[in-house]
Amino acid sequence: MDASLLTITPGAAEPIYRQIVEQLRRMIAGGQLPPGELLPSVREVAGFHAINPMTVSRAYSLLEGEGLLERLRGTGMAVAQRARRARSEAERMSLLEPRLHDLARAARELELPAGRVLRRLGELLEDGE
Amino acid sequence: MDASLLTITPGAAEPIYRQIVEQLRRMIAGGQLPPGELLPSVREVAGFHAINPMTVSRAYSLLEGEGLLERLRGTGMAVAQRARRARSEAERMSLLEPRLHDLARAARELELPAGRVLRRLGELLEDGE
Amino acid sequence: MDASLLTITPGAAEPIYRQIVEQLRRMIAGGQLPPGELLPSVREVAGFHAINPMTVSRAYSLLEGEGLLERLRGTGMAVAQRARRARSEAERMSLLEPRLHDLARAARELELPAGRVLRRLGELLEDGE
Amino acid sequence: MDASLLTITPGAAEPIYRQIVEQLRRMIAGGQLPPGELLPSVREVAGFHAINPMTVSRAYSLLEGEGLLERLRGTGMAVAQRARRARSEAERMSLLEPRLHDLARAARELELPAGRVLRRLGELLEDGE
DNA sequence: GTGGTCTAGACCACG
DNA sequence: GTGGTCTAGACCACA
Repeated sequence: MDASLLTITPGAAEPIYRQIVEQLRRMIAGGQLPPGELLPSVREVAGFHAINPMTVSRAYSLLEGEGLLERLRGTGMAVAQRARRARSEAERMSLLEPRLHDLARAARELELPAGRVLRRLGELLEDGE
Repeated sequence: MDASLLTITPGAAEPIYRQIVEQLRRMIAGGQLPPGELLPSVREVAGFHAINPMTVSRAYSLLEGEGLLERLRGTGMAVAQRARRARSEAERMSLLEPRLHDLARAARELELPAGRVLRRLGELLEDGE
Repeated sequence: MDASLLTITPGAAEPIYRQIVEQLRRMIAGGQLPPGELLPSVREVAGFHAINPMTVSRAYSLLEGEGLLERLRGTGMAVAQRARRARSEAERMSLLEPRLHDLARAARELELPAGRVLRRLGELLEDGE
Repeated sequence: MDASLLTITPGAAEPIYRQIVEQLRRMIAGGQLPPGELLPSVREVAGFHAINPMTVSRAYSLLEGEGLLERLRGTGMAVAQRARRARSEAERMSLLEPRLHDLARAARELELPAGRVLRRLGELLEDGE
C-alpha cells in the first residue's frame, strides 16, 4: 500500500490520527487492504503528508491494539492475518449506519426533500468510481 | 419550542454545546423554528437533559453571535427576526454537502454498492417524516 | 483514588504507560477500583511521579479505548459503569496465568525445587497484606 | 543440544533475542546444559524457528560476552568451561526473585487469595517434571 | 479546572 | 532500515 492512498486533512475537526485510523479500518473491512498487506512506514506517511511521525505511530498502535494490524519486527506494520478479511456486505453496511442516521437527521432538520438528497448522494457515489 | 425537542447525547464524540448549536441552526434554516419562536430557558434545557447550564448558555451565545438568536430581556432567547427564515433549497443543500462527501467516501472505502447505500438512506429519510 | 497508589518504576523494561495500564486494569478487575471511582488527574499523576503528562494521558486513553474508563468531560476520568466490577475469581485467576506459566518455566530451567519456590512466593503474598 | 529445545514466540512482548538469552542462561545455571555442551548452529536455530539468523547470532554473542558461551573455531558455540555450572540453590533462587515479586504484586491487585495462587503454581511446577 | 492533540527532537530496541 | 518511548512545551476544547 502507498502513503498517497491516505487522505489527510489537517485542521479538520477530526484529529489526524483518527482520520488515519478510520480510513484504514474501512479499507481493511472493505477488503481493499487484504491480510498480510504491508503498510507504508511511519516515516513515509509522516513525510508524505508533512505530519509528525508520532501522530502516524499513534494511529498504527491503536489499530494494532484492535488486532487489525500486526507488527512485523524490523519490517513494519501489516494487516493482521486474523483480521476478518471479507466481511459480509451487511456487516460493512452496519459500519456506515451511524453516518447515515446523522445525515438523515440533518436533512430532515433542514427540511430538504428526500429525492434531492438521494440524487446528490448518487452523483457523489458515482464520482469516486 | 420545548426542551424535549433537542436530542443530547453526552459522551458522544461531538461536544454537547455543538450538538445544540447544530441542531438549532438546522431547525432555523429549515423553518421548523420560525423567527420570534421562543426557546426553552437555559435552566430548562440543562435540567431536562441533566447537563451543565454553562454548556447550554455557551451554545445560545454562539448562535446569538451568529445573529440567529436574539436575547429578549426578561423573557429569554428567541429566534431572531432577521434570521433568514426559509433559505433557498440550494443554500440548505450546501449545508449538507460536507456530510455527503464524507459518507460517499466512507461507502467507497467499505466497497459498498451505491444502490444499497441509497436504498438504506431512502428508508431513513422516510422514517423521520 | 490517589496518585500515590500507583507504583511507577522508570527505567524498568516495561514502559511507564503500560505499567499504569496494567495496574489499573488489575485494580479494576479486582474490585479495588469500583465503577464510578474517579481517577487522579493526568497532571496529578504526572506531577506526583515526575513523569510527562502525555505518558499518563496515553495510559488513560488506552483504557478508555478498552471500555474500562470513561471520560467525564470537564471532570476527569472515572472507572466505567459498564466495567465488569467483581469478576469471578476464576476470571481474575486467568489474568494471572501467563505470569504463572513464565514463572514455572523459569523455575524448572533453573532446576529449583518446587517447595522452595512455593515457600518464597507464600512469604511474598503474606507481606503485602 | 537440539534447536527444538528452545521455545521461541515471535510476536511476544519479549524480544526474540532476549527469549533465547534468558532461556540459555537459565539452562546453564540450572545445569541442564553442562560446560562443553555444543549448541545448535545459528543457521539451525534460525531455520528451525523461522527467525532471522542475525537475531540468533546476537543472542549467542551476548552470552559469549558474559562468558557463558565460548566460540570453538570451526565447530560452533559451546557452553564455556569456565561457566559456573551448578550455582548454589540460593544463587539460582535470586534469579527468580524479580518475577516472584511481580507475581505477588499482580495477585494482590487482583485480590486473589494466596492459597489459590500457590495451589495453581504448584500444579504448573509438577507438570513440567 | 479537566483531557486532547500535535510538534520537534532525542534516544532506544529490533532485525 | 523498522517502530517505540519519552520529554518539553504549545495550543485547543470542554464544563
